[in-house]
Amino acid sequence: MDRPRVGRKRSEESKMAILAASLELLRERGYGKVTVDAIAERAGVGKQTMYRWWPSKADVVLEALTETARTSILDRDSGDLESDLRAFLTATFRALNGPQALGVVMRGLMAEAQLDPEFAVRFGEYIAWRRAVLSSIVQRAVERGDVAKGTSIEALVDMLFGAMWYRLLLDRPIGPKFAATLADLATRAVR
Amino acid sequence: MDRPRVGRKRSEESKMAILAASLELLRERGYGKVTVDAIAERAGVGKQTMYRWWPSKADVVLEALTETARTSILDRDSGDLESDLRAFLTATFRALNGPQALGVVMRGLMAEAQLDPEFAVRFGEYIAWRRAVLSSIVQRAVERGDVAKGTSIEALVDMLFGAMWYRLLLDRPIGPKFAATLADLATRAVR
Amino acid sequence: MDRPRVGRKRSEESKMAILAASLELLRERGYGKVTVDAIAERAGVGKQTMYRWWPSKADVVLEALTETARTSILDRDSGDLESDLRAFLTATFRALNGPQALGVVMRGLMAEAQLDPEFAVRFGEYIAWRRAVLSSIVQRAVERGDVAKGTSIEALVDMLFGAMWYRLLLDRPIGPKFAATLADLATRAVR
Amino acid sequence: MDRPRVGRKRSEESKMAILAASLELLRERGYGKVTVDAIAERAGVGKQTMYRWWPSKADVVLEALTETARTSILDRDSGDLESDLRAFLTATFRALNGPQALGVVMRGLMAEAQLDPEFAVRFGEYIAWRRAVLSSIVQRAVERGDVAKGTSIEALVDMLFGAMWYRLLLDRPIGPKFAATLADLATRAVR
DNA sequence: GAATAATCGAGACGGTACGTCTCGTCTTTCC
DNA sequence: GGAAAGACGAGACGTACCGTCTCGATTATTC
Repeated sequence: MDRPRVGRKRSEESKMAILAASLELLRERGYGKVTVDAIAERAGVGKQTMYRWWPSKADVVLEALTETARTSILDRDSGDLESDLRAFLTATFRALNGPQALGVVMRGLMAEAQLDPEFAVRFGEYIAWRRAVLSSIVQRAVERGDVAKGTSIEALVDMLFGAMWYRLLLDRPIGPKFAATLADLATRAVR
Repeated sequence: MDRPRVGRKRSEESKMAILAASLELLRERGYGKVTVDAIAERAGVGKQTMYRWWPSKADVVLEALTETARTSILDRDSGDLESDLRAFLTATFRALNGPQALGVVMRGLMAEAQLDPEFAVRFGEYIAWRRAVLSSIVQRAVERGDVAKGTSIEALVDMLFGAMWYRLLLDRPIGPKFAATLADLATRAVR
Repeated sequence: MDRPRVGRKRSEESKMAILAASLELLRERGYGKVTVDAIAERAGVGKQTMYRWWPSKADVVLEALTETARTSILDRDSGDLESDLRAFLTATFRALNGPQALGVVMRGLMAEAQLDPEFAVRFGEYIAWRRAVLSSIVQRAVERGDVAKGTSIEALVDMLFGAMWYRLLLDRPIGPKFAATLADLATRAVR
Repeated sequence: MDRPRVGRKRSEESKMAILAASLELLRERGYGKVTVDAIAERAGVGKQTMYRWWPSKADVVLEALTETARTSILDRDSGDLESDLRAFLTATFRALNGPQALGVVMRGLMAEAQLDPEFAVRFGEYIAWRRAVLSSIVQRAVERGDVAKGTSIEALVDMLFGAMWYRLLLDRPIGPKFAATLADLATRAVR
C-alpha cells in the first residue's frame, strides 16, 4: 500500500504547459523537427522535468495526442452498420485533417514506434484503444444478425484502419468521400 | 554527346558490398540502430562512396530492399479473383517473414519516409510499383465481369495493402491464414 | 532589536548529521564527487535544510573542516624559531595526512574558491586564521632579536604555507621530513 | 611502426581557432564561466572536434596556456643566484598579470586538477616543466659553490613556486616587489 | 490550549553544462 | 579521377548537479 506521498506535488501547470507546447510545435514544424529542448523552452520548463515524467519525446507527444483525441471519437448507434461506419470514419478523418493536425502527429508517432521498441509498446496500447471503438461498432451489427457467420471482425477492422493509416503514411488525402467508400466496401464484405 | 568517360569506373564490387552489408546489419540490429558508419565499415568502403551514389542512408536500404524484393513478386492468373489474391498475398507475406527479414526493413523505411519528405517521394515510387501488381490482379477480375459496377479498385487495394502495413507496423503476425481471410473479405466486398 | 525568536528551533541533530555526512563522503569519494544530494541523503536531511544554514556546498564542507581542524593547531613556545616551526609544521602536516583526510578536503575547498568568488571570501578568512598562528611564531623570534632587520615576515609565511599548499595541490607527499627541511630553510633565510 | 596515415589531416586551422577562442573567452569570463559549447561556437567548430583531440575542456585550456607561456620563460645566467632568481620571478609574475591574464587561467586549471584526477596527471607534467627551469637556475649556483652543502633544492623550489601559487590562488597581488623579496629570502636560505 | 511561526524531510522545479552520437560533407592519400 | 580513410561542422540527445520552491508534518512560542 502506497505510503502517503511526501514532498512537493507534481506541477499540473508544468504538465499542461509541456503538452500544450508539444502540440504547438508539432503543428508548426512537424514531428521530425520538434526537439526536446524546444518543447522545454517553449513550455518554460527544465528538460529534466520532461524526462522525470515521460521516458522519451514520443511519449510526451503521445500523451498530448491522447488528450486531444479523447474528444474526437464518435460512436453513434443508428442501427445500420454502413451508416455507423461512415459516421465514425468521417469523424475520425476530420480530426486527422483538423486544425490540430492530428494526422501529422500520428504519422510521427508511428515512425517513432518503428525506431524505438519500448515506445512501440505504449503506442500499441493507444492503437488498441482506438481499435476497440471500431470493433464495437461491428460487434453490434453481428449481434443484430447483419453479419455473415464466420466473418473475421478483426481482419475487417485491420482493413479499415489499415486503409486509413496506409493513405496517411503515404501522404495521400483522406476525406469524407473515402470514408463513404470504405464504409460501403466493408458493409458488402461482411454481408 | 557523351564524351567517353574518363577515370576510374564505378566499383560494382563496392556497390554490392554496400547493399549486402546493409541487409546484414538491418537483420542484426533493425533499421533504427543501423548507422551509415557501420554500413561503410562492414562493407569496407568509404562513406563518401555511399553518398556519391545514394542521397541518404534510407535510399541505400531502399535499393537493397528492391533488389531482394524483385524476386518475391508473384502474379499468377488463375481466372479466379479470390485465388489470385490469396496467392499474391501469401507470397508477399512469406517474403516479409522470410530470412531476409524484409518486414523489418520495410518498417524502417516507412518510418524514415515520415521523417524525411524527400525520401518519401522515392519511397512512394517503390510503393506505387508494388500497388500496380495488386491493382492489375483486380483489374483482370473487372474485365472478366466479376466485380460489381462502381466498385472502387483503388480503395480495395488500399484496404488490402493497408491491412498488411497496419499489422506490420504494429508488429502483429502476418501469415498465410491472414492472407486467406483478406482474400475472402475482399472478394465478397466487390461482388 | 531582535524580538525573541518564535517557531521551531534549529535542529542541532540535523546540523551535526550534515557535518558528519560531509566528512564521511569527502573521505569516501573526494571533494569533486560529493554532491549536495548525496550529503542530504546520507544525513537523512532535506536539501533545503542545508541551504537554510549555509550558502553553498563548499561552506558546509568548510565548517566541517574548521570543526575538525580546531584541534590540530599546535603553538608551543620553545624559545627557538626552528624548533617552533618544525613542531608547528609537523603537527599541521600530520593533520593533513590523518584519518580525516583533511588534505583532500582542503584541496577541494581551494578548488571551489577558484570557481566561486563569494566562497573565496569566506575561505580566505579561514586561511587568514591559520596564517595568524604561523605569523605569531615568527613574530616571537623577531621580538627575541633572532631575525635580521628588514626581513619580510609576510613573505616568509607565504613561502612556508605556499610550499605546503603547492605540494598538497600537486598530490605530492607532505611529511615530517619535509617539515624539518622547511623549518631549516626558513630559519636560515631570516638569519 | 606507424603505417603512413590515410585520410583527412587534422585541421591546423580548427586547432588554432579553438586555442585562440579559449584564450579569448578565458580573458573575458574567467575559467569557471567558459563552457565547451562557447569555445566551439566562438571557434566555429563542432564540439566533437574538441573532444576528438582533447579529453576535456581543461586540457584545451592547458594547451592554450602552454602555447602562450612558452614565450614568457626567462632564464638568464648572470653568475649571481639572487639576480637570476629575481629576473626569473619578475618575468614569470609579469606574465601572470599580463594582458593574457595567465594568472586567472592557471588558477582555473589548478582548480580543475583538484576535481579531475586524470587531468591532474597532465597538469602535473606542465608544472614539472616549469619547475625544471627554476631548478636549473639553482643548480647552477650549486655548481658555482654558492649553496651550502646539504641544502634541499627541491624544497627551495617548492617554497618559491609555492609562495607564488599561494598568493595567486588566494587572489593576492604578485608583483616585482614580491619577486625581489622572494629572491632575497631564498638566497639567504641557501647560504 | 488555540493560534502563529519557523523548521524539518521529501522531493519536484527551472536551469546550465556536459560528453556522446549520428549525420552528411570535405580533404588527403593511394591506386 | 574514383575509392578508402577519416576529420569536420552541426546539432539533438539524455544525464548530472545546482540552488530554489512547495508540500504536509513537527515543534516552539505567544496570546
